[in-house]
This record gives sequence, C-alpha cells and structure tokens, in this order.
Amino acid sequence: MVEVSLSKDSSKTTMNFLGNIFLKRRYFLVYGALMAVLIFALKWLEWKFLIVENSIDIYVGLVAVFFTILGIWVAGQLYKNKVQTVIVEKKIYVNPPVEFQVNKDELEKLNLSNREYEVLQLLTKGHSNAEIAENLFLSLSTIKTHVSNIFVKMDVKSRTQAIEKAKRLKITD
Amino acid sequence: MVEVSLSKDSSKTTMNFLGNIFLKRRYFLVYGALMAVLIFALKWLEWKFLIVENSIDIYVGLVAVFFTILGIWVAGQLYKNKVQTVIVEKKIYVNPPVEFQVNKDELEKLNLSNREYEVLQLLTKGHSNAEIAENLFLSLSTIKTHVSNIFVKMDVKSRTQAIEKAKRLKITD
DNA sequence: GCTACTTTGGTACTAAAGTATGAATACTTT
DNA sequence: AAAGTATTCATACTTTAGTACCAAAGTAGC
Repeated sequence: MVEVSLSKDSSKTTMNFLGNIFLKRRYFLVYGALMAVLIFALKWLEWKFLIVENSIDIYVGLVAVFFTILGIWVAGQLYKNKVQTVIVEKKIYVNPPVEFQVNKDELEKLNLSNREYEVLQLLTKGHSNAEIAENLFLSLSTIKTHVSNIFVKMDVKSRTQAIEKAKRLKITD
Repeated sequence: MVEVSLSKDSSKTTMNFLGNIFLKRRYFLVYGALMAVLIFALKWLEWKFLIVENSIDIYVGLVAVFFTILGIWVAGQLYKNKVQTVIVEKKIYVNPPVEFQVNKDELEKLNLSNREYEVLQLLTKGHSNAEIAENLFLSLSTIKTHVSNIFVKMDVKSRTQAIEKAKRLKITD
C-alpha cells in the first residue's frame, strides 16, 4: 500500500510520451523505405549496365532486403503490445459507526455481577457515590462496597483509574 | 483518472501476460537458432556432395540469416525503451487509523493553557494529584490550582466528570 | 506603565473517596 | 443441612480531592 500524489503534469507527461512513440514508429517506417529505395536504386543502376554480369548480386541484394524486413516484422510482433501497468492504491477513510458497543470479551473477563456493572456504568459517567446511591435507591455504604469490589476485579486503585480502563477496554460507553 | 476494480484474476493476468512475453522471446531465439541450424545442416549436407556446384546457395542462405538478425536488432533498438506505462488509480475504502486524534475544535473552545492541558492529560489517565505533581516536578498545591482552573473552564465539578467529558469530546486520549 | 493572564506555591478547611471490619438476608450449589 | 454467592447496610478510620484565600514572578498586549 502506497499513497501517491498525482498532478496534472503527470497526465501531460503521459501524452508527450505517447506522442514520442508515434513519432519514433514513423521514423522506423521511413528508415525501412529509404533503405529499400536506396538499395533498389543502386542495384537498378548497376542493373542497367551490369545486369548480365551481376544477376547474382541483385538476387542477393533482394534477399537481404526481404529478410531484414522480415526480422523487423518479427521484432515488432514481440514488442507490439508491451504495456506496463502501474497500479496505485489510494486510501479513502470511511467513518466507522458512531454507536457504542460493549466489548463483551473484556467484560466477561472481569466477572462483574449485574449490580456491580450497573454501578460501574454510573461511575464512569462521572457520578459521585452519593449520586449513584440515590439513583439506584441504595445506601452510600452499599455503593462503597460495590465500588470497592469493582476495584478489586478491575485491578485498579481509584475511580479515575476505573473510568480510564473501562473506556479504554470499551466495557462502558 | 478512472476507477478500476482489480481482482486477483487481473493480477494473475498481468503475470501471465509478462510470462507470455518472456516465452515469446524465448520462442524467437529458438526459432532463430533452429533456422540457422537447419539451414546450416541442409547446406552442409549439400556442401558435402555439392559444395562446388552450390556455393552460391550457401552464400545466399548466410546472407538471409545475417540480415534477419540485423532487422530484429534494429527493431529491438527502436522498441527497447519504449514501454508504455499506464497508471491506474485504485480506491480502497478502509477504516480510519486506530490512532487517537485530538478534537482540535473542542479543545480550542476550552481555552486551556498549555500547562492546564498537560495536567488534564495525566488526570484523564487516572493519576492522582500527587502523582501528577511528581510527574511534572511541581507541588501538590500547584496541581490543585491547575485542576481547579480546568474544572472551571470545562464546566465540571469533579475529576471524574472531567475525565468523562474529555474522553467523550476527544480532547484527550 | 497598566492590565490580564499564566505559572507556581502556601495555608486552612470541608467534602468525598477509599479501606477495614462486621453483620444480615436470600438464593443456589454441594 | 452446610457451604458458597450476591446483595444490602453500618461503623470507624485514613487518604485524597476540592475550595477559599493569599502571594509572587513572568509574559504579552495595549
């Protein structure tokens, strides 16, 4: 995975590149035609004066031309469709769902009782022991007992540590 | 720029394509070698019996081979560095990085000083005032002052509420 | 120079959290 | 029936958090 920044210049570069290939191919055709014409012209001149004595040379010349063109054609078939594809992967971040979900695995590890979990939820919301007691219709003493038990099971020493750990492990929202 | 869906098959296709080119090139070499060997063998047999009478044919055969190879070489020079490169961008949708990022907007709303933010970070990690003081090489009294100021700016009444709010608004990790 | 803010620190006090100990009841498991 | 677990509650004590008030030094902006 790599992130790559592509600009307009790269688009232009590609177009120039393709243009150059086209020009080069035309150059090749001209070269081939010129070579054929040149050899033919020379041989034709010689032919005019030496046709009788040089029929063998003419024959060899034609063979040379023919097989040169053949070689070029063969190579063209080999390179004809050679295209290198570079795949660039671009990351697009998608927002995850907003809704909180309890980490069931971590919660089970703690082995909290239902009541203890209730107390923990209110505690992590920032409520004091007195507020939790009032909310659950219990005495302050009872809440302190539950909180103390929660600390033991969560292996923490203070409610602030309990809050941090519960949120980190996604035990409570 | 176009969106392209690429599967494992396309990756395999590319590999096959490259492999085919490589095989074609090998095929070409074998072709050339076989042709040379074949012609040479035939001519050598004939040479053995007809060397005197067929020196011209041998000569022509060699010329043909030579100029075929020449043509292939010339074409190779033309195509050698002319590989078309196509850049394809593939979009990949992924979940955002797990790494925490501060909600800058919410943080600026609080208008905390640098020191206050430092204290808040340690506080939300579950540290006591004494621990924070020790960590920042300050007195307990100073920490209490900062904590008190933080409460005012965050509009909370206790450290537990501060922790809950800081994490909810993603002010601290 | 003046004002506002930040940073640091102290003292005194109250409130809340946390610990230790003990007890009772209801229910489930051995 | 006895043991174990969950839940509830109280008391006494220690520790930590939080508030109010005060002070000093440094910095930035007007």
